[in-house]
Amino acid sequence: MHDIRFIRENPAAFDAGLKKRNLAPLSAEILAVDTRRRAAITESEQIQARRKALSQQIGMAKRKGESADALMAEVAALEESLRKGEALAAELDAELTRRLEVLPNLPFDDVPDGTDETGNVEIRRHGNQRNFPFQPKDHVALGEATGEMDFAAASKMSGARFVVMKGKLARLERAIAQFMLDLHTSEEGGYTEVNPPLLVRDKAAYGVGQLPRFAEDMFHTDNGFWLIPTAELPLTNLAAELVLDEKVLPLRYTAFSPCFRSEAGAAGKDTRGMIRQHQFPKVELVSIATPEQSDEEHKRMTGRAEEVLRRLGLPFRTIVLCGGDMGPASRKTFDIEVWLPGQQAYREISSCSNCGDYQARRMNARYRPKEGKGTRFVHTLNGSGLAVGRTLVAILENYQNEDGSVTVPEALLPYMGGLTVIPGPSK
RNA sequence: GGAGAGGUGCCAGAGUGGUCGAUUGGGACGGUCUCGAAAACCGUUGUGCGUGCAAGCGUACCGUGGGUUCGAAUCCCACCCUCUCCGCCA
Repeated sequence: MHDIRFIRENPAAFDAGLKKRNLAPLSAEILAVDTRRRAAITESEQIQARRKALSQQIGMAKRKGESADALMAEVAALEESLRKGEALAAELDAELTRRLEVLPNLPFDDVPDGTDETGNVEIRRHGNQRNFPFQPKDHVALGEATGEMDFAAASKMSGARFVVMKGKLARLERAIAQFMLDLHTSEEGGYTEVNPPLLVRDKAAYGVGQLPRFAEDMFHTDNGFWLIPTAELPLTNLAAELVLDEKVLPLRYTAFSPCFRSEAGAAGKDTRGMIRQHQFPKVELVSIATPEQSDEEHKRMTGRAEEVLRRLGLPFRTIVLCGGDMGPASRKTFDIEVWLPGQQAYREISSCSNCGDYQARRMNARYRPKEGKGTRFVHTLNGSGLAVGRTLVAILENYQNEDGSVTVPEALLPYMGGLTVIPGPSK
């Protein structure tokens, strides 16, 4: 949600931000609605003030036992214009909200221009791509050969885009999640672990900007719940409708949760294997920060997500998304892409966004500054830390051996109960 | 799932139709007093929107949304949430 006062005072900057999103300028028509809205509010409130004064006089007259008929007639005469005025003000206010709530956030000035992923800019790389003395397989070939990654079994009960994980692979997935949580909740990580609800109401989904625009991307239950598409949704909503003390900021939350996405419109995209599923596990990072903290916090969060990959010894690169490729709520997004030898490509494994006050306005999440009066909206940030399923894929592909076995990365050994190698297919 | 109670300001807690944005107490903040502190006393202590250079003024907000009324925190309806008891259950 945008601040109408910002648009009023900086229409050119607003339109420039939309341009980065490859949208046409809208400030003129939005401000036209705003002008009419404010006029309607002023007029309506003037009539209300009149009614209030008259009603008080009626009260006083009646207490004294005097006739109030003349005053009551005067109020009755206001009735029509009062009703109309209030309705007009409410309607114009609703229209302004309708226009603003569907608009994406304004990218920061340093976000690169571009219309799609080709406009993204790589900012750093870490780790060397392993030089395989054999032809590396992809995770599907590796996983299915062990019999512990079963797409057929999943499709029998749930259809496409699901997987059943068993045995040592199931354990590996659990180990990955545990390792990530331990890292993030360590003193160095600084995040508080949270077990949030996985089913949420409309209001919570609206708060992060998932509704009204992306209803078709989520699963919905018969009795009105949404299955969370990411733990960002419940974690960010922890700040909803609060006025926080500045001294508690930044708040840092992490959660391991399954994520549910209908992937409507993604037919044919990345269909092979575990890359794009209706249900996938993810460790999420969320920060609630002051506007002054948010940029630094954004870098820190991205660094903490990268730290997971560094410790797992997985090669990755970090890119900054261009205006045309960013999610709507974000002002700036870093994607971390892990190297997948089976695909000979870097694939997204984390996305870290600074949402500014966009979500905070929608969910009314504020803080009280140490200095000065009143309240300000917090800034919200979210990032994957990391996608657990894709991390499993990356480990299988990067740590595979010629016989189809997979060496367990050192960082995960404490979580594997003595297992050092996921055995390949038995002959 | 069944029965009941209740949702008021930072907290506790009054208020059941008329200057109520809201009594009072606590807390917090500022001040007086004190060498300092405590105590005591005095004062301040909401948010949104509109308007104004500003001080201010106007308006709305007592869980949410409707309704009744000249006038609603107070009456009516629906919904949400919390608590207690019963049932069921990981």
